[in-house]
Amino acid sequence: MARAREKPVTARPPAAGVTLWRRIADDLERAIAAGDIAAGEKLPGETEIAARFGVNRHTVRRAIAELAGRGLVRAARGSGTFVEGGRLAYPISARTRFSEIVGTAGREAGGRLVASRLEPADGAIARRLKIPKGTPVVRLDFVRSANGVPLSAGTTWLPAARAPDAAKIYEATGSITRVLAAAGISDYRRYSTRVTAAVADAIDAARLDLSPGRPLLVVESVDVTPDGKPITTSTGRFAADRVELMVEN
Amino acid sequence: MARAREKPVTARPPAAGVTLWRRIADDLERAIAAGDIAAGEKLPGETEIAARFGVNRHTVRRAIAELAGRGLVRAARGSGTFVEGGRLAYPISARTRFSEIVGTAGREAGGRLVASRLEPADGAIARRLKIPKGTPVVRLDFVRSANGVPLSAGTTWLPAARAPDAAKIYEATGSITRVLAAAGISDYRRYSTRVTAAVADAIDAARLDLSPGRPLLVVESVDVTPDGKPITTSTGRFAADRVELMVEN
DNA sequence: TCAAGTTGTCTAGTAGTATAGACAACTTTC
DNA sequence: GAAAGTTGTCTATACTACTAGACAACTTGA
Repeated sequence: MARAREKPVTARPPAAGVTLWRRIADDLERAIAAGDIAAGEKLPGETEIAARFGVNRHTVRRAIAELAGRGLVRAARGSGTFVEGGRLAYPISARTRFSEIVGTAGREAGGRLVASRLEPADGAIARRLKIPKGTPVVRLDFVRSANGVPLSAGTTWLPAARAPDAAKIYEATGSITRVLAAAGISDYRRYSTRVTAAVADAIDAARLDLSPGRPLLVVESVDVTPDGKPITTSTGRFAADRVELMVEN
Repeated sequence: MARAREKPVTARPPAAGVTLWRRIADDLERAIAAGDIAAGEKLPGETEIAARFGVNRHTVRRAIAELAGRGLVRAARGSGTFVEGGRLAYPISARTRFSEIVGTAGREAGGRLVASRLEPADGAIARRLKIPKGTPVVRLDFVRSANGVPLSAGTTWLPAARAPDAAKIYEATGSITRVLAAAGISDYRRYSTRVTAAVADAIDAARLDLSPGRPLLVVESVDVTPDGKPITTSTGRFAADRVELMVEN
């Protein structure tokens, strides 16, 4: 909405396969994520939003229904539509542990293993882990959440030879640190982090309980043991509406 | 495509305001951005893609037309559809200079000042620069490009008292380093960087020559002088299709 | 208590999306 | 050179999105 104030988003460019209601829902969600409308505050009325976007009120209703369906807002007949529940600040440092970050923010860390398998490392994973292409790696696909709200969907690969029981341990504990400890690796640190952004496709949308097309932070990282040898590489896809990355120099 | 292989994206969840063709276009773009299909390589044929997604070939054609319209692919009748172009690796370190990064990648750095003005620092900017709210700051809105392709649209704020001629010098040189040198500040470094993601709205789409809805990396940063005092703060919006951020620990 | 404002529901018509089939124009392979 | 494969174009139909209008049910403020 802050941007809408400086230039009306009603100046709609040609449709790019995204319905009007979806665009309005995204804009409202964006305003909420930006803190323009805080939790507990009321959205403008349907007729006002319709006027701002230059669309029919029904279209706005469709957008709000979407947000309500996602638990971002709650509509009350006669009163208005109210915003429910902020972004977690996620520091990227040499020693970043999900459960610590979430715990520090006063939320309860959770997650689940979606899938796991032993597979040969393809070119990209092999390069990241500095192993020959085709080397067996354990692949863990998981979703991480805070207070039950999914924050990221990710995949971690680690050399099977170094952590053959990775999947079983991760399924039981949900912790890479535990997986590595069981493999005799008590210390590791972040070596590199590569950040890009994407929009959620159908799979991520389902895993992260997002609408397709919502922005994601895509974080590819490599962790090394004290001798500098890569021990894991991961790709995490964070819901940008729920998480922001912090880099401290 | 790698994802399509492991679980069919044809398992479509309920439509969430995003057309099929858009979803397919996004999936193809994602595969391209992930390097699954490198520049110069050929996409699978329309009939194959249609079979994979369980949609009509025309729907695939619509998706490919979208990607072609954005210059990501080029279709050749009889031959197939080919991938064009790469992302610039953009390191985030204490001493990051746009022109150096672009030059190192063998591209020619460019850019233009879109707007500039003297304004009172609002709450957020004041906090970032550790100055009283309302203190006059110079605001510079600019677009940066490599080889003429826009990479980021951004805004930099700096205390007017320290660099009163900032706008004039930036307009002439396109360099913050030059602006600060003229103000007698020969050394500064990155203090903090905060990364999130968004989708391009109409304004950024126009400035970055993107389709609205494309993913952006949003980078908020603060630079300090050797005495630790904030000297500039910036917000940059990078086209995620063209730039990836690198964090070295 | 009443008026104004707000969300909720119903009916109806038009434009865009998705599907389907067919054929044309071109490239690649044998 | 012929067959197979690939993109390009045309016509047609069914479904969804978007618009419009109207009224119901509820809340809020004077």
